[in-house]
Amino acid sequence: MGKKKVTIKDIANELGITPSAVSKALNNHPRMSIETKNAVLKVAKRLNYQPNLLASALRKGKSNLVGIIVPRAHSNFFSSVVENIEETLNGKGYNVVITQSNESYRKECKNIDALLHIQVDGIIASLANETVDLKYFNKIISNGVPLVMFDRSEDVLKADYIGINDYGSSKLVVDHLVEQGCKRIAHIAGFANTRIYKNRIEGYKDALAENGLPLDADLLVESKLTIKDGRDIMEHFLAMPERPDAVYAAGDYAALGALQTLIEHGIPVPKEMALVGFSNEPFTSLVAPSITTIDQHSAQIGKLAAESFLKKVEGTSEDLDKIILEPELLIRASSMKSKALA
Amino acid sequence: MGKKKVTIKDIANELGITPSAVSKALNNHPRMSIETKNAVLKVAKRLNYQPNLLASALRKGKSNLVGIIVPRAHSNFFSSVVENIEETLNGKGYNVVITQSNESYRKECKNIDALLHIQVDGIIASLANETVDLKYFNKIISNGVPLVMFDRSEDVLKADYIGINDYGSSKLVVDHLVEQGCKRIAHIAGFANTRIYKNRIEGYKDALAENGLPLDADLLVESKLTIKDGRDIMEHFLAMPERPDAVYAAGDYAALGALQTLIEHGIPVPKEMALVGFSNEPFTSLVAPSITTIDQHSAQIGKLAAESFLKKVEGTSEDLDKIILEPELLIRASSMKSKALA
DNA sequence: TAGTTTTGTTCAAACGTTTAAACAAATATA
DNA sequence: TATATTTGTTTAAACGTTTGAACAAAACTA
Repeated sequence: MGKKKVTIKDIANELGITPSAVSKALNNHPRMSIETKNAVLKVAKRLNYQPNLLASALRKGKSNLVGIIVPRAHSNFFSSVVENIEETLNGKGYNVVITQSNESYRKECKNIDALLHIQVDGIIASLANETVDLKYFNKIISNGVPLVMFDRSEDVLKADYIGINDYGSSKLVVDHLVEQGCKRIAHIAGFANTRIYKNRIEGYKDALAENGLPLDADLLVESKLTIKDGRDIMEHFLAMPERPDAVYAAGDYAALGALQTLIEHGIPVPKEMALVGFSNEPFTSLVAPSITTIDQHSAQIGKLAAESFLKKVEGTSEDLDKIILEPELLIRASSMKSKALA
Repeated sequence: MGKKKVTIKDIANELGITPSAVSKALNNHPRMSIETKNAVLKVAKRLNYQPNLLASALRKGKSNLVGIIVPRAHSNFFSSVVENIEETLNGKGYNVVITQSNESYRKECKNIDALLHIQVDGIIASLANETVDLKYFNKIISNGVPLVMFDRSEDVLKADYIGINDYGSSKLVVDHLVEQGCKRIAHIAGFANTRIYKNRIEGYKDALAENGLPLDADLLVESKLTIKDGRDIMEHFLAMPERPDAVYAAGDYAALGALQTLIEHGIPVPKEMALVGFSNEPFTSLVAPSITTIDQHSAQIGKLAAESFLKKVEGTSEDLDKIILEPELLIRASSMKSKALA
């Protein structure tokens, strides 16, 4: 049961050398002879030696733990990002502590404190919807802990950033809908105080203008992008004397809600109303009709975020990364009015 | 930038006492005078002292980290369990390291090694689908690390267990379908080598017998319960000369695939074919028709799992917990043939 | 061959905390 | 008043590793 842990001291005794020699051998110190190194490695393996990371962390002032803060772990986008961060960092000897803010500012602050408390070597995070005050994130930075943001962040934050071109996404969507013959394109937006949603709104407005379409303020509604928001806002659109002929939602859940309402009203999609979502949640390809959406390259975002962290912690690079990936429009049934594309 | 960390030594110097006095004051040692305790607390607050958990962990041989292994973080069931474990344990001063096996045995083993390596104080896990060899889980136990399993586990494992009554779930489902007038009830099952799926199969068989229905071996198909499995197996059922009039899938994703196929074939649900899933994934209430399913009390499972761990680590209880919750049948449109229930 | 450099190892302190044992002072017991 | 107990604190070692400095031996240099 309570088997005594094997330490470098045990290895040292076994070989008649000192613990520090063992430590240096294990860490491949240039001054140690190759014979000692091999002997140590052999005994270590035989005794099934497991280094005590706590001790090493304490001495080196480095925990080899990286904290992650995501708004929700069960969103496909975030879980995929996390999975790839994990993958990349595990390969480099780091372990990952995942926390969720549940979109709550309070929880986010608590998470930050908890991560700083356990002395993570860095934090990779995406902002909660609620968050406007960045003082806790600045606290991370002022504590000297490397911070990498992804997807949701703010420009004022002096941190690495990995995200997609949200402005460009909206252009892709609107151009596609115009191409399908839509003339009155509505936007179920996120709240404009979040940078990414603001950018999507700007992209939407500019794309309308570029396509010679008027901007109708009634067709632009901000919300939390939940399913219920999608339903309510769609009901609101349907009650209009002059309905939109396309709806672009800044989130897939809102798009799903909108779709349900359309189906309940017996409105043919995309014939009478085309629909586009955002994020490529798995259900978008599963519902009928399948929902056109934007893919955000979650896997790549995860990898790049991890790599940005590694660059900082290994001191390869001092200056801040700012990586913007180009989004991909996945055209599916909900917006495919011309069959030509099929 | 690199602000020097405040240690108990600093507090000690400030007050002209020794570090050990400070430590004892902070840990509320009975022998320390109330005056010293207050003085220490005051200075600690003023200097913004943050205890070094690594040092404390090293000395106490306790990391205050708990490892979690889930098959997939983005399943609603698992993410909800995890959220509640986190909540419960954070309140007790523990932090949580979440890892995913992605249903892979290899990844699961790697995760176990990683968690043992960082010296977690305990592990809370649910088996990957692939896993049949439990040697890595036994390794956890033989390392003296408390292990709590939930949902998916095996009886031979000497660990705490929290789950639902899978056998009883099937009975609930079959009884309900019989009540709705179904006579040929098929089961899209999980692989019987996993205990929970075997139990669901047994419950299905026994419930048929109890209701005086024959067991048709063709109507019982094992699979990985993916969307594609659901589609393929439903196609197979539809091709039968004597089709089933109800399908009970042991997972919601398989149920969703089955539903899509039914809709594509224009078969009215539940009129010609009733459908029941398992797990209460959010989409089951969102699709049309909404899918009847089993709720597994994920929040409670998470809480109970955390509490089982705490009991072990605090030494309150030596013997193993085995907690089986009763499932809840959520009756929705996909199985509601009699409108009486509405 | 005396002096310098290199090589392989040991020494000792450090990381920040906890804790059993020791101790002096204050308080209680007889 | 002498002795035992309690109280509040200090001393010192420990947790397991890392690392700069020290050192002796071996290998070069001139």
